[in-house]
Amino acid sequence: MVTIKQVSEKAGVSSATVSRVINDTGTVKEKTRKLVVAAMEELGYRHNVVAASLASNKTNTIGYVVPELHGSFFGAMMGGTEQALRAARKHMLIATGHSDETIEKAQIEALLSRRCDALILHVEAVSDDYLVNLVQQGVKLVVVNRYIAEIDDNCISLENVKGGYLAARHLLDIGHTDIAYIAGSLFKADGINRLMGHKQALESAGIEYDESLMYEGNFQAKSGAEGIRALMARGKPFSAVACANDEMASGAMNALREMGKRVPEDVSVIGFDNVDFASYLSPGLTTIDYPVTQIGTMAAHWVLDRVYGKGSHEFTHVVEPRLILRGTTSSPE
Amino acid sequence: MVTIKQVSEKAGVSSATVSRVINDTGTVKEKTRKLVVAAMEELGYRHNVVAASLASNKTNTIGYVVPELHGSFFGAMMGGTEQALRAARKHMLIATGHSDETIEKAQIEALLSRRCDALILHVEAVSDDYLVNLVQQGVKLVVVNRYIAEIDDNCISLENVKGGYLAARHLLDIGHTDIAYIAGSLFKADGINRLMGHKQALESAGIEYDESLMYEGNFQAKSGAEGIRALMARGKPFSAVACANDEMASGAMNALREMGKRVPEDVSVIGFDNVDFASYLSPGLTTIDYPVTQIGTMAAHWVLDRVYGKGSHEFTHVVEPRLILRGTTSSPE
DNA sequence: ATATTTAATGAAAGCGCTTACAATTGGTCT
DNA sequence: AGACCAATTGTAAGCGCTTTCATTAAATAT
Repeated sequence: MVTIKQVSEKAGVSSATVSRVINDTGTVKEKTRKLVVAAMEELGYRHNVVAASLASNKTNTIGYVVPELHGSFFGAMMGGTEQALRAARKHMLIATGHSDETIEKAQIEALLSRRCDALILHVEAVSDDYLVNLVQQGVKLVVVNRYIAEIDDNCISLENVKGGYLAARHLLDIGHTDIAYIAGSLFKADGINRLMGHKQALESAGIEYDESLMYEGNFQAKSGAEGIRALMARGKPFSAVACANDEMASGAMNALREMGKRVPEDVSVIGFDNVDFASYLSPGLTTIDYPVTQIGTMAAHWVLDRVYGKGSHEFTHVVEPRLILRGTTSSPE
Repeated sequence: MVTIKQVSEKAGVSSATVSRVINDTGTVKEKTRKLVVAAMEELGYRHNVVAASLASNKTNTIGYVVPELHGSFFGAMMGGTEQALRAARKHMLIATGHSDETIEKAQIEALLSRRCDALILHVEAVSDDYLVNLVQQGVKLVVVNRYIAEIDDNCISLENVKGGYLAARHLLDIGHTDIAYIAGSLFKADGINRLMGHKQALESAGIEYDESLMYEGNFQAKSGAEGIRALMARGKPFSAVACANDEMASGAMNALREMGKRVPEDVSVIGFDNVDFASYLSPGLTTIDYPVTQIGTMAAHWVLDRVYGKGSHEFTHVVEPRLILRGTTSSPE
C-alpha cells in the first residue's frame, strides 16, 4: 500500500503538504499541488481513511440502526438519508436491531466503538432513559419515529395519533359508523398511538369505541387477514375497517375477498404508511401517508447541521400525516 | 475518552495485556483478565475500533454497493447479508450507485479508502473489465446478480435466461400462444436476459417471436401500465403477458382492469422476482422466484469464507429461478 | 533597500491500538 | 536442587495520517 510518505518523497515535499492537498485544507501553491497530484496518480495512491480518522478524531460516518432491512419502509427511509449524506461525502454504517433490547444496545455500542460521528436510530426496544442518557453523555444522535420529551430536539417523529384520527375521520365523513380496527403490535408506540387516534375520532363523532371491533395484529400482512377472519367470526357487523399499516390492509383486503366481500362496495379498507405497493393494489389502497423518505432526509440534515455544521436546514421535529385517497373506501350502501 | 493505557494502569498490567483481553487473543490468566475487565467497567472504557483497524490492518467491515435503497428488492438482499454478517460481528458500510458509472466507481473507491475488508457489489454501469481489474489488484469482492466469466468465483447470479424461459414456458403449457412481453430496460443485463429466455421458450414451442408484442419498460410499475396501453393500441391480440418484474406486472394488471379486462380470465399475467408484495396483490401474482435473500446470505458466506476464513460454506454461484404459481394465470378461454 | 506581513512549507508529536519479540514466572522432570 | 518448558506478561515499534508550531519564501509597505 502506498502511503502519504512515499507520495511526499516522490513529489519532493513533506507529508504535511500532501495531507493538505488531499484534504484541501491550509494553503498550498498551485504548482506544488499539481506536483503532489501527479505523484499520487503515478504511485496509485489511495487515501487511508482509517488512519485519517484516527488522527483527526472524525470518521465522516453515520451509524444507522433500523429494526429490519427488508420491506419497503426502511429502505425508503435510508434512501432519503443516503441521498443527503452522499452529497456531503458522509457514509452510513448500517445495523439492525430486530426490536430487541439486547441487540439494539449491542449495535449502538458497536457503532460507537467505530467512532461514528453521529447515530440515526430507529429503535423500538431500548428505553427512553437509555437514549436520554446517551445524549447526555454527548453522543450525537437523532431518534426517528419516536418522541422523547427530554431530548425533543433529537427526535423526528410522525404524529401517529393524528394519523389514526385522520383515517377514522375519513371513514366517518363518508358515512360509516360501524368501523372495525386492526391494530399493530400494541407493545410498540406506533401501534398504541394509531389506535388512540382512531378512538379519538370515534369519540369526537359520538360513537362508542367497541372492543369487539378491534383486533391486535402484528403489522404483517398475514395478521391483517387473520384479523378479518376473527372480526367476522365475532359476528358484529362492520362496513369499514381501518388498519394500522398497509401490509395488514392488503392482508385484510384479500381475506375479505376470499369471504366474498367486495372492496369497497361491501367493506371499505384504509391502511397506514402509504408504502410503495399501496398504489399497486387494485383498487389502489386509500391510506395515510407517512412521509418516510422525507423523514430520512431530515435526519440527515439534522446530522449535517448539528454535527458537521454544514448549511442550516429547517427542521420539523414532528411531521404531519396526510390522507391519501385511492379506491378502497366509499360510502356504505 | 478512556484509552487502553488508562485501563492498563488502573489494572496494573501492560496495555498489551488489555489488548489481549479485549480481543481474546494470546493467553491471559483468568485472574488478570478479571482485573482488566473490572478496570474497563470502572473507567467506562469503550474500545476504539478505528485505532484497532489501523494497527491490525483489518476493519471487519464489508462495503456494500446497491443501485438504490428504496423498494423491496435490495432491502431483502441486504437483510440476508446482514443476518449472516452480524453473527460474525462484521459490519456493513452501505453506498448506492444509482446505476451510474461515475457514481459507482466513486463509491467503490470510497469504500476501498475506508479499507473495507471486502466488497459486495450490485453494480450495473461499471464495466466487466473494471471489476476484473479490481480482483486482479487483490480487492476481495463478490459481484451479485451479474456473471463475469473471468472472475466467476467472485460472482453470484441468477439464471435470468432460465427465469424468462420458465415464465413463458408456463404460459405455453397452460395453452397460451399469443403472448405479449413487457421487458425491463434493455441496457441492463437483467432486461436482456429475461427477454432472451422468453424468446427461447417461444422458439422451442415453435412460435415465432413477434416484435409487435414486445414493449420495453423500465422496471417501474408505471411502465407496466404504459406497456399494456401501448400493446393494446397496436391491435395485435394477446391472451397473456409476461413481465420482466413484479412492479411492471402490477402496473400491467391495473391497466388491464382499467380497460375492462379481467385477470386472469381475459388476460393472464406473470411477473418476475417474487418481491414481498407479489402475494399481497389480488389475485396473488404468479411469478418467478428470485431468491434474493438467499443470494444476500450467500454473498455474506463468500466473504466469511474467503476473506475471514471462517467456516466453510457451500456455494452455488448460479442460483435457480423457480415458478411460483398464484392466481394471475389461467388457460385461455 | 529594509522592515513587515502574509503565504507556503516542514518538523515532529501524537491519535489509540496491535503484535512481534523479549523477559519473566511457575511448574515439571530428573 | 538445577534444568527445561510452557504459560503469562511486558517492551516498544509501528500502523498512516493530521495538525500545531516553527520556519522559510514571497509579497507588500516604508
